[in-house]
Amino acid sequence: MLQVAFIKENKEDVIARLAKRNIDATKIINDVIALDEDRKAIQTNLDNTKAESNAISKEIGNLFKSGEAQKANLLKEKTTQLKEVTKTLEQQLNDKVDGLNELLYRIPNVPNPLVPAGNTDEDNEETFREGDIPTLHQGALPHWELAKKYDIIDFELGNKITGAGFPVYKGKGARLQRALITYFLDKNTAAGYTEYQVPHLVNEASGFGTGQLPDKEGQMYHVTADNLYLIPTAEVPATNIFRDSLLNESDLPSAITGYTPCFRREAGSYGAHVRGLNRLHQFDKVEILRVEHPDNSYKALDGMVEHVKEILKELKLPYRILRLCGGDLGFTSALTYDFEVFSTAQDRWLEISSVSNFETFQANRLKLRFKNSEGKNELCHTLNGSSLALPRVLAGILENYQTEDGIKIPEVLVPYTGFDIIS
RNA sequence: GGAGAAAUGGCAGAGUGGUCGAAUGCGGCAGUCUUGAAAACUGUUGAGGGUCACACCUCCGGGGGUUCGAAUCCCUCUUUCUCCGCCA
Repeated sequence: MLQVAFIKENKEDVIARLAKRNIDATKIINDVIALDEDRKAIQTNLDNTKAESNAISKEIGNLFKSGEAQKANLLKEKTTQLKEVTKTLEQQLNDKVDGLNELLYRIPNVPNPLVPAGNTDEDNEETFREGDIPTLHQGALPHWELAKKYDIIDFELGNKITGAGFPVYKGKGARLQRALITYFLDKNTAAGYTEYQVPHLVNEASGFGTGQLPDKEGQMYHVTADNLYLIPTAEVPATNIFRDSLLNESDLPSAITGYTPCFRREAGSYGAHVRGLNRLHQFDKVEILRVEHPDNSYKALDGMVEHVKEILKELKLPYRILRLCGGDLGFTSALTYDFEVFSTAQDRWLEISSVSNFETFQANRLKLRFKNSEGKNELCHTLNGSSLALPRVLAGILENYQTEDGIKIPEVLVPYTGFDIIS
């Protein structure tokens, strides 16, 4: 969430930049500022009342000590009154703070100036494209047909065991998936990311820290018996590693990577676009995450983009990079680049990575700060991205690498798979 | 799951009703000394709100209560440790 001080200091700019998300934030911003003024007035009033009763309490203590009990008892009456006042003011203060937070939770992050205006994914700006789209042989198939033909992914079996959106990977399909995970992790650790294995269930505080709660709980599976949530992305546990921390400037940047399964309810999704591996309830993903000094975060974002590019280049998959427009930008992000791989047999682009700078938006909620060179505590910037989301990469490989003889394995993966063709 | 113990500043660890935002040690920072470093010595060193700056308010795991006054007493939740049970 945004900081009130920041909103106050940059009011017009905040409203102007939020307009890129096609929202008129004028009212809510004004309400925030007004509520904060109220809050401050009540706070001051409360502080003064408390100061008065603290002083009297001290006096009472002294009077008892010097044996003037009668005087002390007289003063007690006064503090009883003050206590009533304190109680009322505290209630008022809580109401204001709750009201203020309620508003703040609803304000999305302020887009970076680079974010193009626009409403839908049609307005996203393509910034880069690489890799040749292969010309497929006669009778080329979409990946779900290939999966069946070579018996490497069984969607029906998943239906039986769990339900739609929980595929079962078999034989070389399973091995290819594992190869990809290991390959991605190797690439990430080679680039300086430290590998972590994090929990796949998180508590409420963690869901809140990264912004899934309180609003977007519908996207997560909730284990009610223990009040835990299955993670929709490794971002949640990995970012919460840093919740409530005060780092030294020398600890920055901190870069971590991790593989986890991801669970998403995807309520309301249906149709051809969710066929096969396109959209699942459970999928695997390797995530990269950075905690950066504010001065360095955009450089770091570019670095992450370059890193993901390198992986796709090595895999020799046709892909493009989009700079998300205001209307498509995630709630918590200031600037996001989406990577899409071309699914040749489906003739459409599939999102396989999303790399974002959240600036201080998450750090504010997480209370993730560092001690700067002046000795002051300052919020860190957080960034994360996928490197990469497995199923759609797999779909891309299956479709783009299919030949009449079978599915070739990208060269860089052969050491990991131990075979070079699925036939 | 059962029984018991505990939770204090970056860390370790005192503190059982008022003078405690909290002794002491370590660590950090600054200085003295030194060609430089180490050692030694001296000083300094939590967070949030508030203020031009002070003042002032809040925070001793979370929440609630008793009291004029709570780190300290009571209730409750969470977590950790020890023992027992179960177990990959």
